[in-house]
Amino acid sequence: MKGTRKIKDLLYEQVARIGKVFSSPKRLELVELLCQGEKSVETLAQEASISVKLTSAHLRELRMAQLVQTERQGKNIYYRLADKSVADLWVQIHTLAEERLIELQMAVQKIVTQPNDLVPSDRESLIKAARKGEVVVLDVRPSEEYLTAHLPFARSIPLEELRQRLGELPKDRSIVAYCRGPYCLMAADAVELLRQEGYSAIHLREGVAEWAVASRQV
Amino acid sequence: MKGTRKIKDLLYEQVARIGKVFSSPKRLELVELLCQGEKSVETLAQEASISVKLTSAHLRELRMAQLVQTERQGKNIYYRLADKSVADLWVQIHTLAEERLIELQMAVQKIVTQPNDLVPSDRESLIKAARKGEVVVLDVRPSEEYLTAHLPFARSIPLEELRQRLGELPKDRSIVAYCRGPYCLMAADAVELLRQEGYSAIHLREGVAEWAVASRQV
DNA sequence: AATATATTCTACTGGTTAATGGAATGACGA
DNA sequence: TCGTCATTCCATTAACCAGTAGAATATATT
Repeated sequence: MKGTRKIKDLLYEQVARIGKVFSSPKRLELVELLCQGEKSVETLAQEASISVKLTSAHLRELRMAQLVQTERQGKNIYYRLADKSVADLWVQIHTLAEERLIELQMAVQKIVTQPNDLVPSDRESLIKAARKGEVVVLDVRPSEEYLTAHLPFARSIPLEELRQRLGELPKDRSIVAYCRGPYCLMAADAVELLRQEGYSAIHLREGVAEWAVASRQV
Repeated sequence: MKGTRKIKDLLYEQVARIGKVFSSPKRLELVELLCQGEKSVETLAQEASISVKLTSAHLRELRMAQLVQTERQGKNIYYRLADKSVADLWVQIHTLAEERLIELQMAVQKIVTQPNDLVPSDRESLIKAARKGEVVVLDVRPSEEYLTAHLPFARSIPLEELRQRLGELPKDRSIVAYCRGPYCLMAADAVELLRQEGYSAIHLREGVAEWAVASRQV
C-alpha cells in the first residue's frame, strides 16, 4: 500500500545504526570500558590495545550514534556513556551471545579459574554474607572505577597493588573477586594469586553493569 | 600480561557476531516478523519486500548466529526465533534507538496518526478497562499471528477484513488498535479507517514483544 | 613559544557486505 | 515424474569497513 516501503526502510535503517555500533569487537570493548566510568581517549586506547587514532575513529562512531558524550577536562577529552541503557544493551547483547554461541562458551571456559567454583546467580545471599562480613567482596579494578561505582559492600584493592596489600585480607573467610565483567581477566588473575598465597578465593564474573541489570530484573 | 590480548580479541569477536546480525535493516525487519511467530521463507520474503533468495541469505546469517531455528513442514521450511531473549534484544535495541536518535523520532512521528492520542505506558489501566469491556483492544495482524500470541483481552480482526467486519465493533467505546510493533503500519491504517467511519480509535504502538518486555519489567 | 592531547583529512590496503542474477541441486508432495 | 519450495554455488557490482599511516589542525597547559 502506497509509500509504506520507503518509510519502513527508513525506520529499520535508523535502528540498524545502533546495531552497527555493536558489530565491531573493538567498539564493544570500548563500550565495556566506558561502562566502568568516564575515561580519556588515551586511557581507552591503552586499555583496548589500539592506537589513539583508531580509538578516536571508533569513538566517533559511538558519538554519531548518540551513545556517548564527551567533556573536556584540561588537556584531555573524557568520554562517557550517554545513558545507562547503553550499558544495559551491552549486557543484554553479551548475555545473549553467551547463551547462543557455543564458541563463546568454550572460549569463556578457558578463562574461568580452573577449580570452577564461581558464584553465579545468588545475589541476595552474597550481599547478605558480605553485610555480615562472612565473605569479602573484592573489587580489583583501578580505584577510579571503584569510586565511580562498585558492588555493595565491596572493598577496593586494584590488581596491581594486590600482592603488596595481601595483608589487608583475611585468610579465614572467602574472598569474592570481581572486575569489569565476564571478559575482563583481572579478577581471574587475582583469584589465581590469592589461591597461591593460601586464600580461599572465588571468581565472580559479573561487573557493575551486569549486576545492575540483574538486580533490576529481581 | 601474557596471552591476554588474543583471548580478549576472541571473546569480543564472538559477541560482535550477534551485533552484526542486528546491523542490517532487512535482518531487523525479519527478526521483527519472527517475533510474531514462525513463518515460511516465502512469507517472510513477501512481508519484507525482498526476493526469496536474499531472504534465504539473511536467514542464513541468523541461523549461523544461532538466533533462529528451522523446521520443515511439508514443502515449506518454517523459521522461528531460537529463544524469547532474541525478541527481547530486538525490543531493547529499537527502544534505545528511539531514545537516542532524533532522526528516528522524527521518522516515527510521520506514521503516528495525526490527532495524536496514542496510549503509552498505562498498561495496567488498559488491561483493567479491557477486562471491564470499557475499551476494545483490537489486533489487526493476520489471524495466525494473533493465534500465536496476543495482548490480554484482545480481539482479532485482520486489517484486510476490517472494512467488511466493522459491524462487529461498538461505536460507543474506544477501540485500541495494535499490530506488530512500532514500525508496523497496519494499526495506523486501521485507526485511520475506523475514524473515517465514525469510531473512536486509538493507536497503540506496542506489539506483543514490546508488551512482554514492558510487563516483565513492571 | 613549546608541548601534550585529540581530532580531522587524505590515502591506501585488504576484507567484507548487500543485492542481484543465472544455474544447479535437494527435498517434498501430488 | 512433475512442480513447488528452498538452498547453494558462482559471479558480479557497488559500497562499506577496519586498520594503518602521514600530515595538518585545534585546544589547552606550561
